Amino acid sequence: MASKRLIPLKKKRADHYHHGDLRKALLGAALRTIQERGVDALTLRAVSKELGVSQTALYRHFADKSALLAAVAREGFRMLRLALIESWEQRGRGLEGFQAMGETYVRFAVESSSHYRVMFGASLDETERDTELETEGGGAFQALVDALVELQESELVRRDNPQALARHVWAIVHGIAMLAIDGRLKQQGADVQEVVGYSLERLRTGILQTP
Amino acid sequence: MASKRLIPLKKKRADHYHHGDLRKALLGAALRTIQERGVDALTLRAVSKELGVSQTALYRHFADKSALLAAVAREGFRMLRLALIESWEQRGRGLEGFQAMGETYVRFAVESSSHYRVMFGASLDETERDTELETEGGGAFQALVDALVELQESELVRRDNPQALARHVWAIVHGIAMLAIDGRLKQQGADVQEVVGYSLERLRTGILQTP
DNA sequence: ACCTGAACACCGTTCAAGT
DNA sequence: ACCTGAACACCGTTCAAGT
Repeated sequence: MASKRLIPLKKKRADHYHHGDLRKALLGAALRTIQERGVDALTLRAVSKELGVSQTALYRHFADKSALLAAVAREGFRMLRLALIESWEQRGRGLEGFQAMGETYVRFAVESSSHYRVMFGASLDETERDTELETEGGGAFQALVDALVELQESELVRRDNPQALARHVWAIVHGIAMLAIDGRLKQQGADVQEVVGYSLERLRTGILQTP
Repeated sequence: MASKRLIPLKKKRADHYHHGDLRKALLGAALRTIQERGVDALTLRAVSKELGVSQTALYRHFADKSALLAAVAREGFRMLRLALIESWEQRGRGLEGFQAMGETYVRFAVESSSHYRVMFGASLDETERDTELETEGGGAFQALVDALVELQESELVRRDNPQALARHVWAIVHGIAMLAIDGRLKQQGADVQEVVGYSLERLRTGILQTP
């Protein structure tokens, strides 16, 4: 994961007490805890202790716990967006690339279920959801819109409002992801990727009886 | 607003100390708190105080906070199921009744967003989700399956596995509900019920370009 | 500017004890 | 059987103080 600082520092002064980038370390530790033990297991005290820093050092970089969670969610949307775009391009775009995006979306949600839950959880402030998340969340959504526009140009998909189409598609993959995470698919003895396959087929041709 | 402190000491029967049905009262108070101020505002201490009962009385009726939340979620699925069935029957079944179910589903989620979040949240134990919720959650799902089977018998919907069809439909309405609750529809200037209308149309006929 | 230690105002939960 | 009071082991957050 190549990551560069937004603002180039003048120098790499050793004026940080313990960390070159405590913010990033906090984010990483929070993400790992959530992944491994769930959101409820995330306490600021534990994260701080893990990094060998006092409980209150965190407040230099995040307004509060909710802000840390918002950053975690934001990072999740970034990862999701990148994964979606990669699938789309790697599987040669078109309807097949589109299918791959759907599979990737659900796989991401299932493999990072706790993280995914934070991305859509209630843990975030109203304002945070409107500002921080709008950008990254909107980015992942835009990947879908872009793909759909391309499919429309290839005359593969009906020329409805791309945003409306994207909402429809997003709803399907998100819904399947939630069913899978909640364990309802396993409970019904259904395989996740088979469910994705079926739903994407119905997405294409609808559910009405064809005479 | 609750400024009455002490409850008149002895009155009523010696049957129950304070409540005819403390369990029900706890559930109701929890539900109301969640609706009005969100899940995070729900504390066992506040609920107990509101009912004029000690903090620990609750443990006679629920194993822990998570069990209380599971009961709240369960109640939510019950309400949802009843609302869905009512819409279906009141709008004369068929494709129109089906449309009404979709609208009702999303309306329920939007109007009871905090409650809805609990129903799909991570706050619940694995075991609780498998047992308590399987019944009621499965019931709401079954309402969808039943409607689809009827539509199949009327030769309106293709004769695929009804469970698979129901998962597909459920995914769509749930996805729209989440988008709406997260404020992403408003952010895009979209009206919720219009989005539902469009998605149900696409659900019927698919998204492929028809030549 | 960045971090700490101690303190505050909460939590959920346990448990011996009361009726 | 049902409920209480006190206590325990935690939380997130604030703030004066240190470097």
